[in-house]
Amino acid sequence: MPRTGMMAIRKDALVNATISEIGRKGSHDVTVGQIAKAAGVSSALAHHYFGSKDDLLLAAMRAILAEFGAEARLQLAGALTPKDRLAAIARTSFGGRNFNPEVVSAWLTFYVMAQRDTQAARLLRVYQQRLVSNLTHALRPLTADAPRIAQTAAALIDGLYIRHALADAGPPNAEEAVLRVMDYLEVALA
Amino acid sequence: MPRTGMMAIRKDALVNATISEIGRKGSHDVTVGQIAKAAGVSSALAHHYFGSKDDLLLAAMRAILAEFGAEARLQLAGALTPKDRLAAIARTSFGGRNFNPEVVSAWLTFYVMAQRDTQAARLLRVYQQRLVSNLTHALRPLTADAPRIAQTAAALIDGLYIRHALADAGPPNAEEAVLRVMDYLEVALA
Amino acid sequence: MPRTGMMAIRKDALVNATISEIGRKGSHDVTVGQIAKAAGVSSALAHHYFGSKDDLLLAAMRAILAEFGAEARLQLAGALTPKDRLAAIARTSFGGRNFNPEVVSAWLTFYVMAQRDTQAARLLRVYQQRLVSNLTHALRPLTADAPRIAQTAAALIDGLYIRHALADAGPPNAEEAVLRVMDYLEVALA
Amino acid sequence: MPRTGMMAIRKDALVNATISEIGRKGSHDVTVGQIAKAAGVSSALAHHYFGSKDDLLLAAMRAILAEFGAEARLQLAGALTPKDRLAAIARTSFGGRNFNPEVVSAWLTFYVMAQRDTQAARLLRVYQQRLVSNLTHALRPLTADAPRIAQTAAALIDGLYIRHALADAGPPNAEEAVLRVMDYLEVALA
DNA sequence: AATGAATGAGGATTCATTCAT
DNA sequence: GATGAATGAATCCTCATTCAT
Repeated sequence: MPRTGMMAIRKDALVNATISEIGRKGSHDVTVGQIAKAAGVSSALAHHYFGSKDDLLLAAMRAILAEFGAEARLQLAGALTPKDRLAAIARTSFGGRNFNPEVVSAWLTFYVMAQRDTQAARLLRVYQQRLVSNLTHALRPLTADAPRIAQTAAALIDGLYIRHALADAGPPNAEEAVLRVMDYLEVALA
Repeated sequence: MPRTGMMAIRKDALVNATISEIGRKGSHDVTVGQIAKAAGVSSALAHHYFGSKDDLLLAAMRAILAEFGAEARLQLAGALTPKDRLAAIARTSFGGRNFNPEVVSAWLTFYVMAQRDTQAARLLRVYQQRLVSNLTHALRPLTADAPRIAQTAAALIDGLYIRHALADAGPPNAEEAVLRVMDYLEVALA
Repeated sequence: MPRTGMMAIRKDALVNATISEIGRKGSHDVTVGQIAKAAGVSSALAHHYFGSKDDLLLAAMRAILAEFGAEARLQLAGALTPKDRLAAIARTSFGGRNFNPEVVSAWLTFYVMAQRDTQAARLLRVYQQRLVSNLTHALRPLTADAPRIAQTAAALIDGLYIRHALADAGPPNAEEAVLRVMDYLEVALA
Repeated sequence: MPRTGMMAIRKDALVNATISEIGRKGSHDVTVGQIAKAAGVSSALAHHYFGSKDDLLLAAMRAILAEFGAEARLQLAGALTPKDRLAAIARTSFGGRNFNPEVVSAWLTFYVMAQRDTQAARLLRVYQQRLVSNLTHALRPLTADAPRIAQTAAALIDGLYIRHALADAGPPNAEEAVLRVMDYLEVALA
């Protein structure tokens, strides 16, 4: 057991525990203690590594955003035509871990957090802009109106995300969400 | 000062104070004490009238939803053509007190609350369905595809709501949001 | 409805409500509000009539003691022989409303109350002495050792009272308790 | 000062503080804060170790019962004849810390607690049965009527306990109480 | 690297009590 | 005679955070 490298392991464990605990409890009222226990460490260690609860929360947010970005790049890399690129973007939003109930919970929580925490707000805005920028980029070859359509599509994605997240029955339906987005793009490009 | 009938007055004051305090603090970590002070009463009275903090929060949510519903009815009443009706619906979402930063904060908070509170979830779903239903109704004379377009439009509205709420600079731009929705409906109906 | 005399009626209702609520909740943590509601009046009225919660509790204690004393006198009046008198005393302790679970609860509560409230302690001591005195009086014709036997019998009665009150199954068995006391007196007098 | 192992020390201190504070205040309305302060720790620590006030109270009860049981075993161990054994049992009830005013207060409090708390009731019943069982065992060699005499003696012990606890003047008189019990046993066995 | 120990600060909630009407 | 209105004070409990080891 190497003494070094524990930091990365622990930090990862804590960040993941944060996300899953927020998912489990469904909101902000997760305690550092719960997170630490879920990560198999003491709450003191969480502070040791992250400094404060808010920092831990922020780290979790960054992790989700990073994962989302990586997934986006991955999907985009395999897409050749503009339309494929658009589909790839839509699929990223509603696919992978990003559409898991626990991550959805985390997103909502972060939206609220952004109301009072500048860093959280900034992080969220980065995400929003990146989504728009990705869409604009993909739309450019297809229309002169790329920016506006991109913004609308981005809002549509966020709205579908929230709506599906709150649906009463069972897990959110990713395929349908993607379909809706593609439908919109189709008519917007017509 | 009538001896009796204070209840209604106090309840109203407390509900309003709840909304504005959530807006001020930007989230759920508002204390009953803060709310009570803002309403000019003791925190004991808040409990006397509402039983618990959660019930007070729920009451605030109901008040917002009721106000939103009333506004929708009002706007709809003055709309004659289908298109006017659609515009009325869009305007309601981004108009009146509903797009005030404090109410936006409250909305976000309620979304989070709905993750763990069944009643809050139910309330939110009622809102979602009503929006879709209003849109469907208005769309019916214009298209055979009313339900699907209505659902997409509803999601778009929610997404724009959140996006604008998070915009970094100044108060959210209601007119532009309405425009975006109408734009979508135009192309969808084309 | 006569306007006068309400005081007596309300006071009675409140005292009875106090006893039954203590019985229902099983202890001291009865609130004035609960008692008042059970009595069909406002808690403000309870204070109006009794001044404070402690005074109301004391009044309830006095009522129980008075009822107990009256019952004792009644039973004693019909007893002719010394032995009958002893049996009457025993029967009083475990009979009538005095052995009802709610009254038992009240007794225990009063014992605790007596630990800190001088008046309650005095009241309880009056009861204890009266019981001993009644027993002594009845025993005098039968033995030269009346005081000592009376004291032991009194303690035995109290002990049986508590033990039966805590018995796990069903309502306390009055007859058996009386039998035990009479058994003791028999052997003590032999 | 060992870093670890504080738990046992603190728990002990808190349990003892609970008993003595109940004794000092004479009843249940002891606050966790008072207890904690008496134990030299913060009230938060009390909750940390015991979870809730009720659990702390229960732990105190268990401690008293355990101490009582240990004392009984000790006394019994040195008693050779049946009569010695009976005397040992009586002495245990009124001896050691068990007859200290503070412990008496605690006992009374527990009786009240048992009215609403199942665990407390169970604990108290265990004590009652153990006392009867000890007495029965000691009486068996002396009489065919052991069970009944044991039950009466047990009730007598409880009654004397309460009566002496309430005596107005000074500390309870243990010797006299023991004498009374032995007197009863003598005549009952005659 | 990691944690048990400990707490200060704060929050929801309860309740006896007061008072104007 | 009676009560709705209102609150101050207290209590239990939670939690992020610190620190010695």
